[in-house]
Amino acid sequence: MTTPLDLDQLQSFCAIADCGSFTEAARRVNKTQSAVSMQIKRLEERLGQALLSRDGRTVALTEYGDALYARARRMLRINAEIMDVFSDGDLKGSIRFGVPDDYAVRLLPVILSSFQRTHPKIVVDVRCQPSEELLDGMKKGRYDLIVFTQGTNHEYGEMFRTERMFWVASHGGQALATEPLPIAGGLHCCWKENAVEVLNRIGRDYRIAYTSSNAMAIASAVLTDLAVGFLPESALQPGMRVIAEDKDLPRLRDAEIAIMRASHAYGGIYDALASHIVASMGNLDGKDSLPMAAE
Amino acid sequence: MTTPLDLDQLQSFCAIADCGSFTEAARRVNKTQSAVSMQIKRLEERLGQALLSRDGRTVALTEYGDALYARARRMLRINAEIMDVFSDGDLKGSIRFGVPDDYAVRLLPVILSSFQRTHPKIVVDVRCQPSEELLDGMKKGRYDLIVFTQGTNHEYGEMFRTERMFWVASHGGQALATEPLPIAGGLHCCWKENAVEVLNRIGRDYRIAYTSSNAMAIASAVLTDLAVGFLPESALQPGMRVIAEDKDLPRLRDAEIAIMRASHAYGGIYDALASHIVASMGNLDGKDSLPMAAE
DNA sequence: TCCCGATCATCAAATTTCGTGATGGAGAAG
DNA sequence: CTTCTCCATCACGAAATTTGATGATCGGGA
Repeated sequence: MTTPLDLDQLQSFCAIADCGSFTEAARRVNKTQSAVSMQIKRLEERLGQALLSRDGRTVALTEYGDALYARARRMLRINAEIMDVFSDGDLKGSIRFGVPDDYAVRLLPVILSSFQRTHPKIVVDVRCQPSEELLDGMKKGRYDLIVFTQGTNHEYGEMFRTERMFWVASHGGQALATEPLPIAGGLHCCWKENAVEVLNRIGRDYRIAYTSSNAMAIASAVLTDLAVGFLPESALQPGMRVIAEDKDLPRLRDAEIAIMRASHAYGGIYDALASHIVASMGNLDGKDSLPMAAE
Repeated sequence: MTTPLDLDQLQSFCAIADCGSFTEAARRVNKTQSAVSMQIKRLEERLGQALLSRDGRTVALTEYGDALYARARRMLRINAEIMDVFSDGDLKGSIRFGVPDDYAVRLLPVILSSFQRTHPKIVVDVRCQPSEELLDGMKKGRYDLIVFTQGTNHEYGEMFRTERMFWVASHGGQALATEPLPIAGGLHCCWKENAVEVLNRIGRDYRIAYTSSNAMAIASAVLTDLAVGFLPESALQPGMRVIAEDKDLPRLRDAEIAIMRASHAYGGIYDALASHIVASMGNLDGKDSLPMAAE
């Protein structure tokens, strides 16, 4: 036989990878910094490879660390799933949960209702805001757990889904042919940056015709032919026309959806919600995105 | 936080589920029987549910045990995968590996060559035989690890793939229209049973026209219109015509492909090969595979 | 029916493992 | 240059686990 790895070590390892710090990770897993340090030491000894490169201030994953991370995450997800199955609805408490409003409309109702069914005693207090504001609110301690779009903001979070971004216009509308191109998007929307960058690259003139932090407002701006918008796949609505990529406008970068938690929001009800969300809408789950054996 | 489960306990748990015995499981995981017993006790305490029902002689999974087994197996698979990635070809030894010859033809070469690439120091000694004989050879200690088709033989193994079974005939042949229906199959082929049963059910007369333990021979019997055969999806060959189900012949039961190991063949190189096979050709990976409580 | 063999649970002792708090060194910021 | 933060390390003590022995239970064979 060979004794299996220690999930506790892997949890610490993932925590470090997520937040880039031993000290912070230690807080998250309720241990002292030295305990975490030794766990990693043992893990590295066990696997015979350096997993984390400590260059002075910053802690980063090595190639091997990368390969491990993806798999460790999968294991921890399953672990959370098990704990979830066995906590027969006896979990209770409340969670202050934030989500960008474009997701709220479509995906959220089904996800939360099925969660409510399995965890009737957990009250989920939902607030919808743009990602930027969610992150801000998180910093101020107003959320326990948020789903947000990892954009330019270099915030760490556990990524669990990528989403195609599309340029959309109304059916039969003129907006696309207008010069300069009228575009619509959230003011702080982290996708705007990519959209603008893409437009600059192809030298297309544009103007921001409409801005709102409310996704519904953007959608209606598009539907009424006020402007061309850029939306994630799951926010597309009937009546919208997706603009073929490379035809008029180049393809946008995929959006990366991640979960972020307050430092106290680990384990118990928080894991239950997080794993439920990941299981329901995660899409990069299956195999690991990347690396096989390193070099 | 909440400390994750102990993979070591889960390993013992799965071992028990696989072989239906604490004592035997203890041997497999290199522990004493009492250690295993206490591990399960702790695991059950931790999850707050009975996982194994001990009715006198027999040990069986409870409903909760069932739910756990599938997930624990997934975790252990990932664990093996990790160990595999990190054992940089420093694993060495030889494995006596058996596989039914119908699989050997198509899938085996690619699987084994990629295995050879990542584990150059492991010598895989392949022998091809029908499942029945593989099981027999396993009992006699002639194999370390086999892939076989779980049929009527109530042998426990870790199932990792199901395969559609098809009735096949040659293109433009007469065999299908012949009365009684001439069929071809391995003598001890565990699928034959199902095929015959299906024919009896619809009252179709048949005769066994051709029998051989060599899959190639069966295939050529079909191709030369000597008989109608029944083959797994991955043994289909160009020139064969799949008979639409429910038209002339009812659908066959899916074949269940499983891995079985000798009692010493756990850990190290054996895990490496087993996890490679499962990763390469497993198809019921994602969600749970079935637990195989052996009575 | 009675005994034997095998199986699983339990116990206390021994051992191993693990976490803690303190300490030290190294790098970054002021 | 000093100070702060961060990670590694150490020795000690606590906790968890394994062990070997023992007991209880169940089936099979005589």
